[in-house]
Amino acid sequence: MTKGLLGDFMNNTIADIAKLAGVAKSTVSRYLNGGSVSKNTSEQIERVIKETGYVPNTFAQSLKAKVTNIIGTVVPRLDSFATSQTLIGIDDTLRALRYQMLISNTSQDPLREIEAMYAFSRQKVAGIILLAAGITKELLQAIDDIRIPVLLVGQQHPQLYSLIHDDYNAAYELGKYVLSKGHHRIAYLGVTEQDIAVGVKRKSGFRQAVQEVMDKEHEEYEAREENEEQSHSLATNLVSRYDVRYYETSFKMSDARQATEKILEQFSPSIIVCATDNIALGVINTAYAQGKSIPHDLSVTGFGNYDITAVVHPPLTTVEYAYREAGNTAAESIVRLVEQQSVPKITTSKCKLVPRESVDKI
Amino acid sequence: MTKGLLGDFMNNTIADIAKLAGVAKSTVSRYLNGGSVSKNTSEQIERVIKETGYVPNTFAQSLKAKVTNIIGTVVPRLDSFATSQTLIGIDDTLRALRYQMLISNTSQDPLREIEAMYAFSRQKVAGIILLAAGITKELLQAIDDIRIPVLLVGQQHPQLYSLIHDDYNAAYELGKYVLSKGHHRIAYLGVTEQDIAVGVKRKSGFRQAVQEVMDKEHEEYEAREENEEQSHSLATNLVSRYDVRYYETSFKMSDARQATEKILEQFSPSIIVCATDNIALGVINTAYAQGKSIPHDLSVTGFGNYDITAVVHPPLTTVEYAYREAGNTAAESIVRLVEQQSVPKITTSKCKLVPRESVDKI
DNA sequence: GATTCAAATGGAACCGGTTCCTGATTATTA
DNA sequence: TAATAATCAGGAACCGGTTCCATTTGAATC
Repeated sequence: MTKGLLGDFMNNTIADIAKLAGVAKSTVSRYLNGGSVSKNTSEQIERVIKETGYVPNTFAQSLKAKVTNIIGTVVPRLDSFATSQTLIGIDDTLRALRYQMLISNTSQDPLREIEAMYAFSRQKVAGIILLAAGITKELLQAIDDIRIPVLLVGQQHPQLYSLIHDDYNAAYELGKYVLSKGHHRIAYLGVTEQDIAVGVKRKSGFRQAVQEVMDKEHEEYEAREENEEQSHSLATNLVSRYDVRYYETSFKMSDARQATEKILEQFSPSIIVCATDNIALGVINTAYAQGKSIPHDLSVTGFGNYDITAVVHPPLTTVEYAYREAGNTAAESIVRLVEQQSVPKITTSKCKLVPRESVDKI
Repeated sequence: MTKGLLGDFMNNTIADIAKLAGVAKSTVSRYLNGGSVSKNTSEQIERVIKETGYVPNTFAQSLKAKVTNIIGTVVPRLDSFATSQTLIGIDDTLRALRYQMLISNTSQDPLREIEAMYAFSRQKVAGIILLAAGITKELLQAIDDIRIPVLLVGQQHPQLYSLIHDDYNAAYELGKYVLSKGHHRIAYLGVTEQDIAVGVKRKSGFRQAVQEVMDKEHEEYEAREENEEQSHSLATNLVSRYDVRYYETSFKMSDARQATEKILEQFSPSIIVCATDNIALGVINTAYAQGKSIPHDLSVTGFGNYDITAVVHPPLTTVEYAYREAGNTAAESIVRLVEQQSVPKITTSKCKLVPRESVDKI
């Protein structure tokens, strides 16, 4: 940005450079793109480019190339910890790979999601990373239409490349942990099963953990029973030692609050296991409003390890998702897809249980 | 997206359309851009475009036009409540105005901020919204170089258009409120003065509130003194009824925790007024760690009204910034600038005190 | 019916690159 | 030294739009 070129900053074309260097446009282009140019001319051109601060016009390049080095990222919302962390991960890696990230927010509107896909295709992005809320037929159609590599993050579909979080196992681990703390009256507060990752996988992982523990106790009981030659009827009694009920709410904290009121009214669990941290925060809030102490009167767990969960009182037991790393991986994968390299159909990103103080030992 | 065009989805050019409609390229272009075209030909062209699903190539358009309808937004970080809310506001309004938003994250690196500006200029964005952390000479140079309208958000500078939050008045109101609650031993925990908005304005607004109250009490005292004809020496005693000390930390919660430890060690204030919610959360955390109850043993206030401040325990007294509305306004302003309409050099976005339970009455 | 003027249309140049093709140099090999 | 190959450079076409200019068409005016 020296004085000399301020006047026509970024306004000279390859033709200008060619003229100044005393060569043809094509030679300059070859110089820039690594074709065969003699050492002499190279130096000539290099000097002129340095002097003028010449930068090629992206549009002219893309017009010819028909593709850009831009990766589009479609996100359902911007104001979420998961989204922003993932975006940061994507951005960092794309930058390192010399790609650019373009973000499109859909505000959780499936229609805007579709629009965003077509819009990206019009802009000739090289690939699209889709943090999808759900997968509709129209979305699949759009993905099919645009003929651009697409990587799904956080959801999966047989026809698509995807990166998923290991929700099932995470929920399984969490379930084991909760049960190991001695809880028997358990409320699981989840979300709609339309959301595969959050609604289905977390619930079924948790359910599996409960099932296994129940089965094991049942076996032990039967073994003992055989030894002691007692009546069989007590077996059902043992099973009923556990009372696990499943509830559903939305992702909104306010809905979680209402749901909690209903749960506490109908059922008095020793713990509420929530499908997201946000829901857990709603639960905590309601519990406090009702004068309950956490975890003494009620234990709570979340999912996601949002920043705040460490600083609320009490710190929330939750599951940590490696969002940023997932973003890194997503970026790598989409670039591989764009560059026609092989990518596994499904990549799994690990999760980690974060035990804190919101779960009491009973 | 009917069957017929799936094969060559988005691959026909204006020349194809012209041929199919039996007219010249220029006529189709005129049709698309509102030139004079007869009703007959219009219908002809319209039909063909519908059938083929033709969409103009953005690059070819921009190559000629030399400008896009893209507004670049430079943000210091993605994982902040303020940023995401502002982005949502910007996005909504730009969408309504038929502009597109492009986000560039700088991870609080001033160098990347500069790079982003030049990168945007290369991409021929129509305008740039800059959520700047600070304003360096190099940044000003970049803004000058690129010759593109720039709108500063959250900071101000005599040479630039800017949208600022009313930090000074917000802090002033907060100060009045805190004092009205009877606090005398007050710690103000701020940040570096390099940050004008957060470091300087909030502090000086608060200081002003304290000063005014002190002056007023002083006057009343003097008036009473005159009546009662007491000795003058007590006046200084009156002033010293207030002990307000100013501390500094970073934006990080961990640093805030350390700072709090030091404050509680050296000084035992009845309240800590924090320059951001994040800092306040750090304070709360430390207070709890030391077994203190909030607000009974220590009152705390924040700045920003982050989502979580409503659900932490106790709910935090803070100042609400209209980030989303500010985003809306920013979008409107930058579009006005782009379209060469007049815009005030400085726009102020209002703030609102949100009293909650983290401040005790003494 | 001739004249005038506006609307409608086609043709060509242009935006700023990339790439193919051809011809001129230079280097290598027989 | 002549023949062949490899390197280098220029010219022109092309990517897909927009826009200027010239020409044609049609309606309105006299």
